[in-house]
Amino acid sequence: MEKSINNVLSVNVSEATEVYGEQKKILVAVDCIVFGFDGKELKLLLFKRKVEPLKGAWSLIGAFIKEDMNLEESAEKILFESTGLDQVYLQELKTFSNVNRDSGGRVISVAFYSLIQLKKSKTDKLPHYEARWFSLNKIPDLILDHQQMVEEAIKELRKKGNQPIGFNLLPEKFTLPQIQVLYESIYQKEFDNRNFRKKLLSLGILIKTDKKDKSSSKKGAYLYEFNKEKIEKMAVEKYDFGL
Amino acid sequence: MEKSINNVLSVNVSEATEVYGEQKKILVAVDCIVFGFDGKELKLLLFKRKVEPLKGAWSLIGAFIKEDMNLEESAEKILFESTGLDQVYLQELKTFSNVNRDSGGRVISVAFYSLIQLKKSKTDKLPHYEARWFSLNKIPDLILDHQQMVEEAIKELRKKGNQPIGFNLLPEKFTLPQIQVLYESIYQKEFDNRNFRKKLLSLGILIKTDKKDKSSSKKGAYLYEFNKEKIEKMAVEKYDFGL
DNA sequence: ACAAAAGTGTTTGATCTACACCCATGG
DNA sequence: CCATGGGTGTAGATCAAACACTTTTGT
Repeated sequence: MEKSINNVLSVNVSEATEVYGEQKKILVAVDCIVFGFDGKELKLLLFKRKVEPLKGAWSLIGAFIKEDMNLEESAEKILFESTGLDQVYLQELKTFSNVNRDSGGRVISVAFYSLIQLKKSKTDKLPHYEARWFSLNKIPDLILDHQQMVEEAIKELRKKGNQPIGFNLLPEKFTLPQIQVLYESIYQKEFDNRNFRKKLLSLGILIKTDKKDKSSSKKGAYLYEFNKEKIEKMAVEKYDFGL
Repeated sequence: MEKSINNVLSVNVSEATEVYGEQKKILVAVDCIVFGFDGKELKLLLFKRKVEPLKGAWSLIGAFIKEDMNLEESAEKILFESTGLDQVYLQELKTFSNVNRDSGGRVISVAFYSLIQLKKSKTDKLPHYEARWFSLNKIPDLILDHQQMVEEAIKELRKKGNQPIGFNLLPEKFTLPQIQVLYESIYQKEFDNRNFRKKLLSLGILIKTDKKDKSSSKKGAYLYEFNKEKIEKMAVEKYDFGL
């Protein structure tokens, strides 16, 4: 191995176009793990493959990246094209690069996860493309390493508890019971409602409105909004929201 | 944009080789942010470019990935070849993909960071390759987006405080003052030594030996080891080490 | 009037922070 | 014997967890 040191260094260190020319290029894709919350449950958006091989199998949505776009732009584009949504929250998860991960050839895929509000989304288009929302505990078998991508995304989502995720998964106005259900859905466990409210309100990022949502109880629950300015400011000051 | 939906879906959904064939391939590289701890300070390993363009500028070590290796393997290889080290801790950071990030052509780079013990490393080789260790607050200008990679790596390192990082940066046996200096070096602030020790010891992952290290005081400080089995077990059980 | 969901406080233990002195040793 | 770095404990504040009843209102 010793002998290859110079070899590697010359490759690394020189960036003249002719040197790059000697290198092997590779297909690069993005795959999107799209989570949606419908007010009751966290769901995952999957698409049915329409072509061989693996036709009919469930899969994440993805695409190869083009020469004139970076990864984030590519992910935004494909999300927009597949769901009609733009301005969605998108985060890089990790890169999947095993040599034989894709039976169709050598493809490196960068996984992104995304959080959207299920109601707000005009997801009318979706059925047309054989897409469906799945409960997290009823995810079907997925192609390639997509299962692993989903698992890692869920793990990441749970780790991110200390950021106001709800922001992306909830509508403008929402009730405290709703946000609690969301967190219970993410962590797959129940929280004590008194402690949950106390902690949430103590963060000082919620604004109580005087309206009530009576869609799920006779008494009705107060609607809250996120205090966006405050969240921005806290993010800049590197606050940790411990939820 | 509406019109391209079918286009994208067909690209995504079909993975037959002939379809992949239509896609543009791209150069993919790995760049390694190598941190080392010498017992006093956290340092960053940088390499001097030997060729044009940007000859003489400081840079992270990196290489294009080959067809027969995944990213992790590529990163391990280049680290081994440039530092002589194997079995080092390596973590994917994120992917840098801006279209014009590299003046030599379209290159997507996946950044990895790595933690090593500076003493243990036979870094004798390094000077030969015009490599140098830099204090974190004396990092020179770097090529391309390498500066940004380093910044993100440091941020990540700080976030990872809740994992026993020291494991990778410290020698087999180390003293409590040493590990405190390490953390102070990572977070660039001082900790109260009573509180620091209390917390560290309360994790139950350290084994006190009856030996002392007198290299930095007359009294000498007890040497400790990590309890590797316990750390393994805790990692499996998804423990959080809050440091 | 009752079922169903919303809302509310207190106590207990755990953890975090701030803080100052004695110890062991080599020179 | 003294300078240097290593080692130790406690009190007050803050935070997390456990726990049960009252309120509202549509039917």
